[in-house]
Amino acid sequence: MKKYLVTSALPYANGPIHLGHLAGAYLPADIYTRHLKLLGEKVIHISGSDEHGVAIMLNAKKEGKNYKSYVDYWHSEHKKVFDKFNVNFDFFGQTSESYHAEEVIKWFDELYKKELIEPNDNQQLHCKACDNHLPDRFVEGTCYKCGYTQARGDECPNCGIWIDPVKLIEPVCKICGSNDIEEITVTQWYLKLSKCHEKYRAWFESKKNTWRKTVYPFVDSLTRESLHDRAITRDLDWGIDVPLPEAAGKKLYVWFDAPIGYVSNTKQYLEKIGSDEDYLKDWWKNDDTEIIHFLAKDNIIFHAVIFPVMGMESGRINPPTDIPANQYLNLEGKQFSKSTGWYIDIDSAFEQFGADAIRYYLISILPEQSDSSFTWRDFAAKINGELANNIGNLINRCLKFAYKNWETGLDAKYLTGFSETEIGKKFKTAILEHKSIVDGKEFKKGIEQIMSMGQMANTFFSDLAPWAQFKADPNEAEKTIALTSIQIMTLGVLLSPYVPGLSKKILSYFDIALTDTHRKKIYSGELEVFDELFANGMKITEAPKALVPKIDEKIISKLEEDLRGKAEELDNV
RNA sequence: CGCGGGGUGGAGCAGUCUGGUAGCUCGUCGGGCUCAUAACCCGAAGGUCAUAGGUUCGAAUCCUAUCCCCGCAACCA
Repeated sequence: MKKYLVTSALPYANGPIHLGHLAGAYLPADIYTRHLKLLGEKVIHISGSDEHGVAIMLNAKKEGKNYKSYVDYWHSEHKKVFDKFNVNFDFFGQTSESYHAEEVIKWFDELYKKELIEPNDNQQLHCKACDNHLPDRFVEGTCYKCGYTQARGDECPNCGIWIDPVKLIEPVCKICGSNDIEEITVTQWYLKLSKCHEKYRAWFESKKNTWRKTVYPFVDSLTRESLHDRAITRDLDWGIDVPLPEAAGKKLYVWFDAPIGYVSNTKQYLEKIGSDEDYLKDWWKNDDTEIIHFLAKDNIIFHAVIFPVMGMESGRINPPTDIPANQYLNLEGKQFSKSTGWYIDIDSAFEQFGADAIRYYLISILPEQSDSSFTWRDFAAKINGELANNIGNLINRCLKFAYKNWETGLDAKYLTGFSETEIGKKFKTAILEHKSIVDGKEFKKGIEQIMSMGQMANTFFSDLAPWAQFKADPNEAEKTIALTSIQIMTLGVLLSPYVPGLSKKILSYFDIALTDTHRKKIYSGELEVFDELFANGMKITEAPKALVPKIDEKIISKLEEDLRGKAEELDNV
């Protein structure tokens, strides 16, 4: 039986997550998982906090916290945000837990045995003042090629060359600002990716026609010629110990351990639910499992190159089936940036508008092909013009009418045979299209498809004009209302992966409890199910109120002002 | 000559792989309706598809060159 392992990028436990993160990875992963679950597929959605690395150490020190309590704090903060926005994980773990280290060591041992991990000496910069090693962006200096004074340790922003940090002229420590920097020789262990090039390419090239065009060509250009070995150890005191006696005191590089978190968290999940399945044999190493990594473009290299190689070569897991990476979501055209005040407080946005409105808007502008922009004005336009006017108002106009005139319920004879009607057939076609769109992981297009079904329902309703029918022949009106109600219930089910809260609210208007089987049938277009569902008629449980509140123009203007004001304030400092 | 992505009616986007009358949502304009959240339905206007060449019976789509925007992405997580 086919299975799906859905992962979303492990959020780094070093600060708040913003709307860009939600749109980049978590929302698409959540929608896809819900989609598959609705269809009755066997799927688990795994993520967790990524809790090692230098950046975490620096910030924990700055705040005077020990590392573990620092990452625990951010872990729980992230969890709260995901809960608020109805992003569901089957398991959301932590890489600082011991179960994770156990798994990572197994990978290291396998790779070491195959001679794919070897020591090597190299020259590095070291800051005497703060006693930190200074890789890439932790050091700045004058470019030895063009003379630009703010070249970073990895790349010169002016002339674009790759910088060897040891050659930088007048290097300055970015951590403490000191220029008391020495060059030292250190031994690090390297993952010998260069040995895996051929095997890697054989696998990678099989993805040519299925991976997104923002992913394949990029990875292709980076890996066509060769793969570079990478150091996977660091001289730090926070991380997983390198399991070699001669590497005492060294830790594994955060990027080596982090993605393995998907695997260790799966193991932990299966244990938690008391499953007798094996996390490797039944899931990660199962040829019937589709492995799908959701993430944003900054994570492509690791998930598309290094992690697959680690999995294949260690023999512990299969390489991924797909990596539907998104581009970036910007804010009014510029990148989110906490330090310049260019961001939206995710909690207050939630308080003000709720999860569904924000989910809906983010989905409608998902950066699936190119960077996209969150703007408050567009947010209001989309919520008001689409979600409120199309879906919200449809439900309101129909169900209110139903509640008012047929308080004791609608007769079963009008509620059956939907699948045979013209509108029923149109709905079925649209549902099948929707399914194949979402199977293809095109979520923006998916929600557009549902909106167009909302329009179909509105047209159906307007064309038959039940308010006029009611005066001439109430039975005709009852039939129209019954058929429209069925369309509304269908929309309620179809919306559930996207806006679960709204979906639930819509379905609560019907005095019919849907089982998973019912949902599955509706979601996959088997609309005959309504004949059985409504065999005893159906009643609207309460008079609907404005389901999707409109967003006031004044509130939007205020939010825009606040954003600009906050940014200017910080700009002047 | 670093790499990748993008440049399509007023705005935001799809279509480009597999050439064949240029599509969607919003906005605008005109009409209809009054059940509904000043909503909904119908119709219309509006684009030489960044630019210049080329291939072809035919190019938004393929090829070549140029310009503009975004990002940095193989030791920033």
